Amino acid sequence: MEASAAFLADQLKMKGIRPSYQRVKVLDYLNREGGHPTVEDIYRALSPDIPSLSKVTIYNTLRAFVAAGLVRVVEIDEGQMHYDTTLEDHGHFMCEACGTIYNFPVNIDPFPIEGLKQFVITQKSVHFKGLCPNCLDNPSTTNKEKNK
Amino acid sequence: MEASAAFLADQLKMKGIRPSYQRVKVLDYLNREGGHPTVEDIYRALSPDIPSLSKVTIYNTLRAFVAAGLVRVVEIDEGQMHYDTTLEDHGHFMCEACGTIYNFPVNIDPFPIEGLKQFVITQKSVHFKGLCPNCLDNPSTTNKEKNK
DNA sequence: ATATAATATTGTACTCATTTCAATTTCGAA
DNA sequence: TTCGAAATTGAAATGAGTACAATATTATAT
Repeated sequence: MEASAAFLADQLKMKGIRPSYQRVKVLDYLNREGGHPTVEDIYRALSPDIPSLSKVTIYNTLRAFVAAGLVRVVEIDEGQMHYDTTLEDHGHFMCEACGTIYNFPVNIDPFPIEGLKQFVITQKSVHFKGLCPNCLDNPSTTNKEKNK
Repeated sequence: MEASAAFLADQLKMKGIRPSYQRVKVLDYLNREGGHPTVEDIYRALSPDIPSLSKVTIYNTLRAFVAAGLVRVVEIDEGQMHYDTTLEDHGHFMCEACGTIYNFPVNIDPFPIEGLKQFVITQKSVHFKGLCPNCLDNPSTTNKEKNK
C-alpha cells in the first residue's frame, strides 16, 4: 500500500526537510520497499516515473535523510553504500552469493569493551557475511551479477 | 628490527606464494609496521626503495596474501581498503578525526545469533567509530587530511 | 497574488580507489 | 640454458561518489 503524499511530506517537514516532489518519492520508495537499497536501486525504480530524475538528487536526498536520522547508512558492501530504514540497533548479514543484506537482532551494548576505556564511541556495527538460506537451497540460480 | 629476506621468503613459500622481490618487501613492511595500512600507505613507503614499483603489484600482492590467509581485509573505511596482520578475532575502532584504526579484543562467537539459524556465516566483523584518546586530548592538531 | 531570496534539481565534469588488459620481464623447472 | 608459466608494469577503463554552475522551484514577505 502507498502512503499519501501529504503524510510523507509531513514526515519530512517534521524533520526540517523541504518536501520536494523527488524527496517525497524517495521516502515513499524507502517506506514501501524497505530492505537495503543503493542509490542505483532507487534510481532504477523511480527513473521511469520521474524521467528528469538525476542520481545526484538521490545522493543529496539520502545525505539529508541520514543527517535528519530518517535512514541509516549500511557500509557492509565495499562497492557501494546501502541505506536502511530500520533505525533500531541490529546487525547486518550480507550473502556473498546474491548480495542480499539481511537484518538480524543483536544486542551490541553489553560488549566487553575493555581496551576502549578512553575512547568516545559514536557508532557500533556488527557485520556478518556468508550464504543465505535461499542461495544454499538454489546454489546456481542466484548470484550478485544476475540480480543487478 | 628487520627480518631476513630468506625468512620472509620462506613464510611466503610455505603459503604457496612465489617470493618475488616485491612481495617480500610488502610482507616485510607489513611485519615491521603492523597497523592497518592501505595500498597507498604501502606504496608510499616502498616506492622510494623500489622505483619501478607499481600500485597494481601491491593490489595483486595483497590479494594473494589475503587468499593465503596471511593478512585480512578491514572494510571499516568506505574510502579505501585497509589490511590487517593480526589474524586473531578482534574488533576495529576507527577514529573519525585522525582516521587511525585500532584493534580491540572482542569475543564475537557467543553472540545470540537468533534469526540466522539457516545461514552459513563465514565472516564476522565488529566495527566501532568515534574519537580516539589522542584526538580527544588534542582536538585541533590531528585530522584525516593532515595525516595523509 | 507577486516579487524576491533561498533552496533544490539537474547535467557535466571531476576525483579517486580499484580493475582490466596487453606487453614485458622475471623466475623455476627441465 | 632454454622454455613456459607466472609476476610486474603502465596505460586505460570502470564505477561510486562529489563539486560546480546553471536552471528551476519553493517559501516568505510584501
